[in-house]
Amino acid sequence: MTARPRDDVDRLQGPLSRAGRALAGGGGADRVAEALRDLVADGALVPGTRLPEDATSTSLGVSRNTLREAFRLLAREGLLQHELHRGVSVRTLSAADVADVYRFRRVLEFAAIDGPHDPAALQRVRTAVEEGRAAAAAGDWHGVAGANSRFHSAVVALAGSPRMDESMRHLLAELRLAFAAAGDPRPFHEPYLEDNARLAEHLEAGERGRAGRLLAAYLDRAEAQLLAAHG
Amino acid sequence: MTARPRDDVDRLQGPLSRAGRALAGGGGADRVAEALRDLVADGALVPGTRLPEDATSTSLGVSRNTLREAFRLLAREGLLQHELHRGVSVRTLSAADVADVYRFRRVLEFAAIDGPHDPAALQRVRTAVEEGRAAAAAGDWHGVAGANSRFHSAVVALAGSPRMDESMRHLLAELRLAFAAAGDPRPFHEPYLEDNARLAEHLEAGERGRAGRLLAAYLDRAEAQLLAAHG
DNA sequence: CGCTAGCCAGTTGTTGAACGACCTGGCAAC
DNA sequence: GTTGCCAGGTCGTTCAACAACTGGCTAGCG
Repeated sequence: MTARPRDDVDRLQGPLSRAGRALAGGGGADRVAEALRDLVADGALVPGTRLPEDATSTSLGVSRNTLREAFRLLAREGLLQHELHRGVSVRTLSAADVADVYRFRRVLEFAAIDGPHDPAALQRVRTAVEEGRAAAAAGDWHGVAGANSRFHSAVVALAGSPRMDESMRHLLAELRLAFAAAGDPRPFHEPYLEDNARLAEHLEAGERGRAGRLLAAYLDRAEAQLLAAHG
Repeated sequence: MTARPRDDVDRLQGPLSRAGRALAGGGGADRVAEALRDLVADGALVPGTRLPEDATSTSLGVSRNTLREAFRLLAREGLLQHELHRGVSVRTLSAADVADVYRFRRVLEFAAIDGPHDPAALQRVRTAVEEGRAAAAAGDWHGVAGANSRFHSAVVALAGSPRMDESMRHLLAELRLAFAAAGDPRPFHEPYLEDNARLAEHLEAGERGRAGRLLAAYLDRAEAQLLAAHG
């Protein structure tokens, strides 16, 4: 099932020390957390990977204490799993987790669509659509995934609630975990490029009914697709 | 406006070292966080109070590193404010923060009422009503506040979503901050004891329309009351 | 042969001290 | 009155060390 600990450490040495070089001397707990977040999003850290404090801290070029602070942050976000006296490992999402994330997404996104719309957020919705199209044209499916993430983030931002934005950020971070586990990002994002575009148009036109139906259909399909990959 | 730093430290010495004695030797970052959470909820730590790492760690009887881990957790929860190179202080909620908390509460609680109901959560709704009445009968208004908090926590739990529960926990923690700033908890919780009871009845009877209207009225009034205390 | 108890290596949790970086307030010079 | 500088205090990070805990291995027992 999972590789032996030693193998984990060996396999990690590469991406981690590469990220460590990017951190360039001065540590910074938040920057360490950011680096780990990116590694998870890029799929360099597969769910289930254990991250021994000693090996990880030296690879990243920061002190163990600083790394621990970063671990706490990421554990709070749900990206890492922290077991007492057993260390941290990259979280593995269960099917129930995926379902819960989508349940919450529905609540947040529908609420954002129903309420008054923040114009600035509407602009970012449009921008995300364009970025997604550009990334797709360049064959950058990882970029498409990022644009899709920003798209739905912007949809929630329509509500103008910093706290809802923060929750959505967490949900999307967990989803990146699920996508990383599922492998190739293309089938999970390409089909929805034009759906996003139409959804943006409906939002701009103020046609909330159409927007809602389109969003519901998207969420249902995406969830089913992800759940299938987790079975 | 705020007292001079030295005064803060002196005033803190009491509650903090008392809490430190309760921590009893073995530190534990999570337990430290829990202790600080309680101090904030009890109003022992007024919003705006600064918490110097050195003085606080010695008062609590834990190392500075351990305290810093606890600080990170609480800052994430919004209870403490962390400014770079300026240390942490107990967060002060602005009127906009209070409004945002209630905006999010509406989203979560209405969503929980509308969806399918988890029977176990319904039971906890009932329990919270009883606990609130018992606390009121005993004149324990702080206890009433806690019961009210558990009541609305249970309402959200109807949705059966761990992530929504977690978000609600954060919102309620922030609200405790606002209540602590407002002073006497009685006028903020007593009027709603019977409202909660009726809301519970409506939920049990499956009368979602009535439950929704009652909840909306409650949230509007409570928010206005809290905003008035913050002006 | 199977099983339990206990030991052992490895890892985490916590501590304490140390040093550089940074903010703040006050003083002096212009 | 403003600007610039300086010193005191606090934070951010690192390092080394030890206690506490975990999981697996071994030896002894039935």
